[in-house]
Amino acid sequence: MKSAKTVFGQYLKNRGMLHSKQREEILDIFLKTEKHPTIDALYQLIRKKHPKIGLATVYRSMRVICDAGLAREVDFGDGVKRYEHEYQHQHHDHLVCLKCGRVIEVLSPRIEHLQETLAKKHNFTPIRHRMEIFGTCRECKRKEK
Amino acid sequence: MKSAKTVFGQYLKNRGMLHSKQREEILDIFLKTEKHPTIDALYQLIRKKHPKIGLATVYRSMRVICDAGLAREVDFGDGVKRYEHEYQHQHHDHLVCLKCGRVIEVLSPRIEHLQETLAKKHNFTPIRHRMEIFGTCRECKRKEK
DNA sequence: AGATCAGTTGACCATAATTCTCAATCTCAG
DNA sequence: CTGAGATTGAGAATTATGGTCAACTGATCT
Repeated sequence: MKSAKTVFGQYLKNRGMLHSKQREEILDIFLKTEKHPTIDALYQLIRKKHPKIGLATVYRSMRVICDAGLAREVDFGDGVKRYEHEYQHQHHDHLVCLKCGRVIEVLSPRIEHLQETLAKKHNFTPIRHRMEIFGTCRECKRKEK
Repeated sequence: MKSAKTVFGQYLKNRGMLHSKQREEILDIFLKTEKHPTIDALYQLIRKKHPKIGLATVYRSMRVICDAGLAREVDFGDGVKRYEHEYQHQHHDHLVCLKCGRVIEVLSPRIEHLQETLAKKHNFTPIRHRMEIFGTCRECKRKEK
């Protein structure tokens, strides 16, 4: 199985794009994250090591990283783009806590299958999909009492 | 069954809010729409009849209309808020065509039920949820060939 | 009906996320 | 090593949305 970095390198080469230090570094930082960082969160992390890298470059690089199939944009309804790992990660859905912002990733093969069926019924060719449940997580519910 | 306007009137009264002409007119225009208008689309419609009504009022009124349970915010991933009818409309999901922008509303009680189960399994209290499948609709697929 | 007062509006400004511009810089094939 | 072409950094531009505040309006009371 090829590493994420190898995939990225090949993607760039195939497209005649350059393998810049910035892209390499931004990919590195992103791969080390485990949650759903925003552009700004990534930018802050990157700044510590490479204060010269600009915000616009982070935006541009994350787009390339998404196009290469290594990241996926997600949106939890708060008006900010977030990113999560896409390479070697199964598709999953999210339970988003409206109190604390915690995000629980959940797998549901049965829902996935029903979605396929639903699309087929309407002659619709699915490319990607998303499902989020917004509510209150266990911890926040306990605190309320 | 109470009409949407009646519900709105009662909501305003219960909260000590005023029943202004602007709110009435914006609700009227919204109720006549059938798709998923953006704020700007609604503003353009409203302007024709009431050129005095400002954009900020449309934003503010749509929030009130949502709070009153008559509309719901939706997001199709293009960075703009849209609104759809909520009163006397079942919850449904969306098939969003990435080529032509068409949105097909679909019902799936089985998916709804699995979502409930999923939330319960994680001790998560659901408040609302959304599911969108992005892809190519029948018409756009036909054109491709 | 007229006075009153809190809620609302319109016009404009503020903000935040994201993208664009462009001169300077870097990457890489030859 | 060099040149052509891609990329970057800095800051301006854009877009959607929300905030401010003086002027205005709707509902209530008399």
